[in-house]
Amino acid sequence: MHMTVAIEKRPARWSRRSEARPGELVQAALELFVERGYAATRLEDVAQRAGVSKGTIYLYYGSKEELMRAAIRLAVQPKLQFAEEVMERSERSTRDMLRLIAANWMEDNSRSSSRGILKLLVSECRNFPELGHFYCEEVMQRGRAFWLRLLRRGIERGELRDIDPEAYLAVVTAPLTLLTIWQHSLGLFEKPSIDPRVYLETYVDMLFQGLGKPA
Amino acid sequence: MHMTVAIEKRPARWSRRSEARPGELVQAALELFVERGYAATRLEDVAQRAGVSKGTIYLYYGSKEELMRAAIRLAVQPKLQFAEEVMERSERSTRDMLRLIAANWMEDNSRSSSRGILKLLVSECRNFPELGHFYCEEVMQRGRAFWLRLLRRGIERGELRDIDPEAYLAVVTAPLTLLTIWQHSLGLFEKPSIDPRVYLETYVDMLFQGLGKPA
Amino acid sequence: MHMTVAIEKRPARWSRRSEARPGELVQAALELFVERGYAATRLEDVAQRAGVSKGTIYLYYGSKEELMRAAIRLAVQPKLQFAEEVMERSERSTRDMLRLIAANWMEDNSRSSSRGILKLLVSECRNFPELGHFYCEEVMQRGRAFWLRLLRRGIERGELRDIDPEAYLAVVTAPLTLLTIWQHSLGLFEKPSIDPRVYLETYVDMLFQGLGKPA
Amino acid sequence: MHMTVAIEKRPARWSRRSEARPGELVQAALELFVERGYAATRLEDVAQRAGVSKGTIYLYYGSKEELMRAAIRLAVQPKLQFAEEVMERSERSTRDMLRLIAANWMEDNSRSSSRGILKLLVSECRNFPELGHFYCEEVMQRGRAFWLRLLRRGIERGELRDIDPEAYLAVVTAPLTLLTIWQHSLGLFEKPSIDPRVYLETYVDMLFQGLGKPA
DNA sequence: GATGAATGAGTATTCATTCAT
DNA sequence: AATGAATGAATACTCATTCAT
Repeated sequence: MHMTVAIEKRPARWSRRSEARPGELVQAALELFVERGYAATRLEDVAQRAGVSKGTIYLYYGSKEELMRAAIRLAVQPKLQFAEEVMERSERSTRDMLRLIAANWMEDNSRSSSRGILKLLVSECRNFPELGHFYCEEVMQRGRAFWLRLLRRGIERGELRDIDPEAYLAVVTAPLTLLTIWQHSLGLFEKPSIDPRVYLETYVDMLFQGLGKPA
Repeated sequence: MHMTVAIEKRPARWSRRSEARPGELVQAALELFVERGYAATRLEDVAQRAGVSKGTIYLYYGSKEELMRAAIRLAVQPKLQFAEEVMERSERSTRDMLRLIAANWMEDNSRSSSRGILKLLVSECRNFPELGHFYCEEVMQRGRAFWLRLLRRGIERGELRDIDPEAYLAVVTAPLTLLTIWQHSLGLFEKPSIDPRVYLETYVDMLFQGLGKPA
Repeated sequence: MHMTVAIEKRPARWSRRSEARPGELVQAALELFVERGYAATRLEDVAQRAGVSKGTIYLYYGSKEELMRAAIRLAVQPKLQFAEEVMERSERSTRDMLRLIAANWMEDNSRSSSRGILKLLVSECRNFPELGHFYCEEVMQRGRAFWLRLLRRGIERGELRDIDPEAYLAVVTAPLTLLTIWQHSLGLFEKPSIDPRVYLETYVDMLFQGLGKPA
Repeated sequence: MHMTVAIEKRPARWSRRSEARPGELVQAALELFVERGYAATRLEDVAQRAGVSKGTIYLYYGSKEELMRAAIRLAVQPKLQFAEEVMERSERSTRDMLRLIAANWMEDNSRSSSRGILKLLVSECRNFPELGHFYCEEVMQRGRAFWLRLLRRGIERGELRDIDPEAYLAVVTAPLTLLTIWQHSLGLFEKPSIDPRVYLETYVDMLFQGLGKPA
């Protein structure tokens, strides 16, 4: 009951005033928040990068905090959509679907819109606990659901071992999650920088075959 | 009359303990920097948590930045030591060594000394590039060397498949790395919070056997 | 009801007058720097005297130091102009020209623009050596040139003894220089305070006739 | 009546606690106050130059301000003594006495004890008005008395023109006063720096003969 | 007496926010 | 709507002063 309603329209809590217009503002804000963190980002720099004046920000967002929330909301949305699409192509093998996910992950991560929200959330969630809750409940929950379905389906189809999907979930997704964070932080300083293509191939490979020599 | 009272006990505004101070300061600083990030941490709070006054910080560290550097250097040291110790017990199987590492990882991550430096570095490395370089070159390099030896040894001993250690390195270590970051950030908001014990067991398991059903 | 009242007149916390600001700021700064010295002058007081808030200063000057430099540069300019003008009226006798200079000196010294820079420079030149060099090279050099011309011209015209102009320069100008400094410092405490008019007349008189009884 | 008493013992107002002992402290303080001014001088630097610790200063002086007062008092004393001595040798010509004074002035000015008090007073008198009053009333008054006697004596002896001593006083002494200030301030930056020997000879010369050509 | 670690009030500077234009 | 000058609360840092040793 509630769920149906909830999906139809969720208005409050993340107020939706002027969602679409200042896309450039939100975009600029996201980039800078990801790069520097919330406190170290000056609204003046956001304004400059968006090509407007400082005051203009306040025509659309009531405060710096609200701007960050809007930026995060915007960046999070694409992530919420891909999973379902993949699931439709259910005729594919689990391994192929994993490859698909990995490829999308990579592409998505380098697309500007969602660049580094995860790094931002990691950095700021303790200063803005509602953001932490929002992300865990709204975004990760859906991710969890998707991955659980994927794992269960793989087991059912006899493509995966008979593992406990709940327990494996976190470990299985960890390399993808870390890559997302890493590419916007320490990954920028690694000398032989990680090649995401190789990383993701290796990931799928390892996931399926493990490291152990089959007895 | 008044005098007598006044003389009896004054609460001793401070005491002299020059040797212990730097450690306490750095400890308090590390905790707050990890929790709030560099910019959002006020030196006054650091001082308060360390039980001293604002000015005292400057007796030991020239600036907020220097304090953070010191905190990071200090927190990083223990990390640099464990790996070698494990390597000594070379009679063990690769799987046992992995378990050992995982167990230590967990313990170490909750020990105060190194709490969340990695989260801190992820958050701040773009604002303090030299910290990024420092960590990648000093700390991660050693970690890489250790893991490469471990993988190669496993292959030589016939315990691991004939994989490319260089390529697998990042993926293999990713779940451990992520856990470290996660426990100090979004992990605090996950509703069924991750049980590190289960996580690490699953990790070792997955690493060795993979998910795929052996043909 | 309340609203009506509220709308009627709000005292307009500030108004926009970007062109006038720097001048007012520099003026206020100069007055206070001369009065109290650089270190003892609080920017808040400067702001208050200029009728703006603390932050406004930083819209025009990057730092307290830069503000002082600007103040000094501004105050120094008028000084650099008068000398040449006097020199034009070259038909006058040396004694008349001296009177003219003395009169201008007095007037100039009480005009707001140049109030007490010399006292400020005396006080601060050792803390800001470049200011010392700047003043000696830019301002005093021109002053020297002017006085040398004046003395040489006087000798040529047979109005002055055959003195060594280079040697006399410093001594001849000393009473004027001192007066400038004095009026902004100890002169304020002298009980029978110096009457600049009398002082300058006496100066010209002494300069020409000396104290000695002509043999 | 009052005067007699006043000369015998003047105890309060310039408290005399521990006048003699920490001569090095006062000496160091004087040097630094003259060089940097009151506000810009850190007690730590004073302590260091005197070879003691910061806390030691407070064993002898209750505050930074009191230290400066003590330093000024100390530096002023020698000045108060010379004049009378000169006056004793009353058989000399006015010109010779002037030369004596000038020579002493120069020497005194480079002696450490009195180095630059005048510059210090010029710089700080408006922040410490009692210092301004003290100097004007105690020190300058005596100086004035001495110079007045000298001028009157010269006139009486027929060595000087029949000038108004009161009016000439300030102008006559100005070059000496300025030299004292100058040598501790802008004089340090003048490119062909003033040679005090030449300056003082020229001074005496100018004083007696003036610049004007005798008709 | 002497020390220097510790204190905390004070100040320069930054930056989110407001508002006259 | 948009601007950017102006504001002032917030914070890093300094330094006179205190006091346990």
